[in-house]
Order: sequence, then C-alpha cells, then structure tokens
Amino acid sequence: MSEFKPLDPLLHSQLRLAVMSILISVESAEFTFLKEKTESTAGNLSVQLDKLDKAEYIRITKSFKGKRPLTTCSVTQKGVRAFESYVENLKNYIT
Amino acid sequence: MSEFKPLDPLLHSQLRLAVMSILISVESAEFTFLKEKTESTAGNLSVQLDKLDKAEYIRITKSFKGKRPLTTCSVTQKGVRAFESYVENLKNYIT
DNA sequence: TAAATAAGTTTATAATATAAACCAAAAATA
DNA sequence: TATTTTTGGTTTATATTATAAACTTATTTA
Repeated sequence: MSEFKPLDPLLHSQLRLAVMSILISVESAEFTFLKEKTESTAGNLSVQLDKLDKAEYIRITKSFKGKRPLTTCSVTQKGVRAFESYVENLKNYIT
Repeated sequence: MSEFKPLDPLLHSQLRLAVMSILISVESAEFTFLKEKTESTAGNLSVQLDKLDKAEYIRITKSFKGKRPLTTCSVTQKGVRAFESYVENLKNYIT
C-alpha cells in the first residue's frame, strides 16, 4: 500500500488541474470564465487548454457571442477518468 | 470558496512530494531507502533532496555506515508545515 | 477617426525534471 | 595482488514545461 504511482504529468500542473477541477463541476465554461477563476494570463491559459484538448481531456468549441469570439470548454469522459485516477494516485502521496 | 491558492512549486513535484510523504511518516530515512521507495535514479533523487534541503524542508546528514558513505534525511518543522499547507491548498483542486 | 478594450494565439524565455556521465572508495573476483 | 564490479552518491547536460510577453484581429467607445 501507499505506492507512489506516477502522476499524469498532464494533470500534475497547477493551471491545468485548476481548469479540470472547474470543468468537472460545471458542464461547460467559457475561456474568460476560466481565466478569471484561475487568475491566469490568457496566453498561459490558451496553451494549457490546447494541451488538454490534444490529450482529449477536454473539448474546445469555438463560436461567437454576438460578434465576439467565444471559446467554450467542457470535459470529456476520458478527462473525467484521467482526473479521477490522478486524484486516487495523488492520495497516496498526501495521506 | 474553492479558491485555487498557489501550490508550492517545491512540493508540487512528483519525486519531492514522494520524498516528503515518506519523511513525514518516518523520523529519518537513508538515501538508498528513499531511492528504493520512490523508484528514482540516484541523480534525480540527489538533486531533489538538495532542493528540499536548501528550502529547509528537510535536513541532510552525511556520515558513514561502516566504511561507506551514508546520507540520512529527516523533515523539518518548516517542511511539515509546508507540506500540510500544500495538502490543504491542493484539496480545493481535487474535491 | 483614433484610442482603448476584448478575446484570444504565437513565440520567447526561464525554470524544471530527469537521466546520463562521472567519481571515489570498498568489496569481490580472477 | 591486480582488476573488475558494486556502492553510494554528485555533477552536468538535455529535453520538457510553465509562463508571460508580444502580437493579432475585431469591436467598442471617446
């Protein structure tokens, strides 16, 4: 017991973890909302969202709100599973 | 509530977190023990222990076991406090 | 119409984690 | 006893990352 299983490096990152944490409890969230909630810069957020998207942990939809661009994110099943397993592994480190 | 407080980068690292996790429950541990438990390379472990030492999260004592060098590590109060606060902060990300 | 704001993306940089290479001494072996 | 291997690490090089700065394009606002 108490084995130190590897921590998914995609989730073991402050900003990406915060994003996933939000998305898991929210169905979907806009870029600007995530930016405010996580207090990140747009650039950093953009990069990290891309990584989560490429890993298929989240889905990114681009559309328009009125005339302005709108980036909407939601977590995928794969993302949920990865998050849950990350949390399980992490517990062995912190308890 | 559920604020994303910054995660101490010194602890938000797989290997250093594993080391701290062990040291917190063990009074003191030898280099080789930590190496086996964490399944890390000696080089990586050496570097990470140094960082924890420089931050005064752990104390490193060098001596000899018989004729062989012996590196012994133990956590400091500062380390314990940092770990506890890291865990508290982290909880907001994962629950 | 010029300046400011919104909503991002791209790129540059600095920090990090990690393993490879190295070292010194001791122990095993030929 | 010479030499090879093992032990117990440290130092250095590299590749990856996280992050912010700079940039872009369109839209308001003054």
